[in-house]
Amino acid sequence: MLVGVLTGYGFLCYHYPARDRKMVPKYNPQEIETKWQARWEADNLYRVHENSERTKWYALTMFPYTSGDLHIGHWYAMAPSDVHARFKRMQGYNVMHPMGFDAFGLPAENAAIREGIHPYTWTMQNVETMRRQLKTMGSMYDWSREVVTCLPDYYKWTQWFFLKLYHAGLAYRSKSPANWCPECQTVLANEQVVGDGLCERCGTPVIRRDLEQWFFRITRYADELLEHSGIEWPERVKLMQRNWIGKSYGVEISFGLDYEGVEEKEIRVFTTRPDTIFGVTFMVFAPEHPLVAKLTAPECKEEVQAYIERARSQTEVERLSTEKEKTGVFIGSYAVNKLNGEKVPLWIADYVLLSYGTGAVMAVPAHDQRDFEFAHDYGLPIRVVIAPDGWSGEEFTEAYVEAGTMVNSGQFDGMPSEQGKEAISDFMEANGYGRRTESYRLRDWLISRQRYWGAPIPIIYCSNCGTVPVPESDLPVLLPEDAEFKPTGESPLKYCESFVNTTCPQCRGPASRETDTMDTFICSNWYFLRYTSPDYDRGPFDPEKLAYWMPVDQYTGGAEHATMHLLYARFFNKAIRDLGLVSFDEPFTRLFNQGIIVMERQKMSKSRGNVVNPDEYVARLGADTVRGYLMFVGPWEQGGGWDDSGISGIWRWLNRVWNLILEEQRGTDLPRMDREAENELRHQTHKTIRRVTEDLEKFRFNTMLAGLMEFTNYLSKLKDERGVAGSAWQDAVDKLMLLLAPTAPHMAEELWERTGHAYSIHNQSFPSWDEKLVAEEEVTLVIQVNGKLRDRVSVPVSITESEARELALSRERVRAHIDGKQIKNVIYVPGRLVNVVVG
RNA sequence: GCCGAGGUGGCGGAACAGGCAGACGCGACGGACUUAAAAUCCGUUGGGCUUCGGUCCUUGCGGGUUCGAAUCCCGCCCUCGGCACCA
Repeated sequence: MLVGVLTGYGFLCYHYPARDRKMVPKYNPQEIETKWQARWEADNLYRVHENSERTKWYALTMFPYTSGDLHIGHWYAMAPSDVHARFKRMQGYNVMHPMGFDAFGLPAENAAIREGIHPYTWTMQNVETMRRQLKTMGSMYDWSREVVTCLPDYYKWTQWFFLKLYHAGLAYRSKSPANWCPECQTVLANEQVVGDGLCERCGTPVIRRDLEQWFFRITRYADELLEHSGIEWPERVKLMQRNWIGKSYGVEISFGLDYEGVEEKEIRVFTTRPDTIFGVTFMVFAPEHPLVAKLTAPECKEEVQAYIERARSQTEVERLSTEKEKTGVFIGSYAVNKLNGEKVPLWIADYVLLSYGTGAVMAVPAHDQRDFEFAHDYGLPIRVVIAPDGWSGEEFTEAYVEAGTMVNSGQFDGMPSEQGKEAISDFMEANGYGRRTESYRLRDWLISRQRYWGAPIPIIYCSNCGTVPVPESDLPVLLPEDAEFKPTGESPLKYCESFVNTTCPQCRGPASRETDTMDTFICSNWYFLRYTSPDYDRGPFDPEKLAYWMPVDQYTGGAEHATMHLLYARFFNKAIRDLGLVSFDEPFTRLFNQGIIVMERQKMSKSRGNVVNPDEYVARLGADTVRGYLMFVGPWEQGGGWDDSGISGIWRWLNRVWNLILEEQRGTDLPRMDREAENELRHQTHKTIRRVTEDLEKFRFNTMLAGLMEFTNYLSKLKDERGVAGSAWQDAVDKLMLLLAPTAPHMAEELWERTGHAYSIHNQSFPSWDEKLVAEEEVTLVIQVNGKLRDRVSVPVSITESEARELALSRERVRAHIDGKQIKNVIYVPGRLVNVVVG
């Protein structure tokens, strides 16, 4: 698949320009990149410290998972963000641009099972490789701040945060049906179940299992998480988060119950359509609903039990399928609709979810498609209570879910249903039949994983004291080194006696440790806080340094994290804010989502086996070319299919820049640059500075490079025609190097040195432009006849409307189209065009 | 099904407060250099017709608004991403 440039054109061949050019040393990226990377590292050029004299800029790129090697997709995420960070640095900001590794996770453990290598060894070897690869990119990462989440120095504080949340009542343990991946042998959060109920990691259909699990109470922050004001995030991501949280407004309605031996005297249901209350003809419980057992009539027991069993054994794929026929059974009892005193039969059906609302619904088949299908299949009555416009009593063939006029609804008949919603809600609240409430799609975050390679949950179970948190002073709870990795995939911690057996911190009696570890998304909740003071040992971070750097000014990463990492991290930030640990409401002020580089229509990943390794490109063409190419292929937010056929374009361009700047002169006996040519050169230079600056601000790297290429082409032509003498030329070349510095940091540094400037170009200011020099003196006036282009003419910007009209009408090419016709109108757009309308 | 983004030359893509469609680059073709190839440099390159002056067509498809539409409106088709019994 690596076509073209990798298959043996001789890029390493010497080439000297044709004609009578002076020889210049060839551009040798391998040599200069190694040289400058070593120099920058030796000089700690990119090391940053808190500095009150400069405005801080925290440029963060999502850290990679330690899969083993970096692919083009990683570079696509990291190279452009580095360019942006470098640009900010040259603009005078005190830029922190750190890098680290998301190092806990299942693949390490799978490697342990498969290859007998310890997850720690596997992970740290990968960190080595990836760090080395990252360094070849020539990024301005401050490596002294590196964070690796699987090291005890780090996960100690992950555990510490867990305890903080636990004490604040934000971490709790509960038994509930969980998504279980039989392949990975662990539970998954809702966010990690993709498609039609498949495990995000391995694609295995997920099944449901009742397990004791640890949760973080993210739902407590649902409302605040819906609020994105004050952060500059892409609409797309904010929308995804809003949809994921899924807040809806409605009424919780009480239905009457009266059964001997049943304590509960009501069933509560949530509905967003109180206006349809008179259309309720039955009620449906989720099969797992705790009231079902109590309310099932003796004669229905067997059938109900069988149905529940069947529902439980289904995989999520089967259960979630919307094409599936709806099934359910009558449980033999009734509830009372308090508004009209009607008895409605109670059913169970697996289309009702236990985890949403109250786990039971009032069924209004006429006005809800699911209820309609169910009623249709089981012969239950369908009563119209919202009449569509022009309805004359005919039967529905599908549910009518829009607004309409209320009918069959007692005293509310004739009311528009939108108004009826409010009227019925008021009526129910006044009579104690219900109350207005909100419901959320968002569930609490399931954080326990039945795996070894994660931060152990710092909890001890004691037969006397119950659930006891590990005291802070005993942290970290270290992963045992002698755990056994069994091919069955069961958690090694469970069977590791040296780990499990412990003493209770309270009573000193024998006790056992929690063997679940934390979801790796907890590690990534706070890694960016750690970067501010990675060696701090009295807390997860040094509060003063944190106060200087946080929040993150610019975060970049993939949109696939919209409802996972990006939502979790916001929640976590708000939780620790309420604990007084941080003072800001949002961790990431600005977010930019780059697109994904796909290969054979799929995202690159080691597990899919479709990765493209950048190392070979770097070895042949240098990092600067690879960086440039990734930015040039299209808008960063768009991503796209990987195709290396255009990379030679960047290589050739960088070579042209190299030669342009280092060649003394081309040809002889050139006419010298005159005043006019110099003015034009300054004009072009400043126009380019503006364009490049504006594009960099907005992450429009592809057009920024196009602008630099155009400038290069212009300079090259000018050099051929007018020579290189004069201060305007020197200035243009200096500016070109500076503009190039973020994109091609090695080449720019080398050219900077070779042209006699002082080290380092990366400590220079980014050029600024002079509006006066950018202003055009002449513009091209477009002349149309009936909207069709007929002529264009260069005119001074100062041209008046009447001059422009007169000019347009006098042009030869225009006259050919208007002679003999009547001029009906002449449109003039200042400085742009004249459109002559003839009839 | 719902929500979001998008459809422009052979290819990646420029140009959207409505005003020169195709910047920049790749590829292709022709030329220079070379024993030759590669590399490099110079030119041409959306399509049709052309008396070589031009001229007509062209931004997924069909309508519309406008002096003027890739851009705005209406109706379709397709691609990608998210959600999908959330009551």
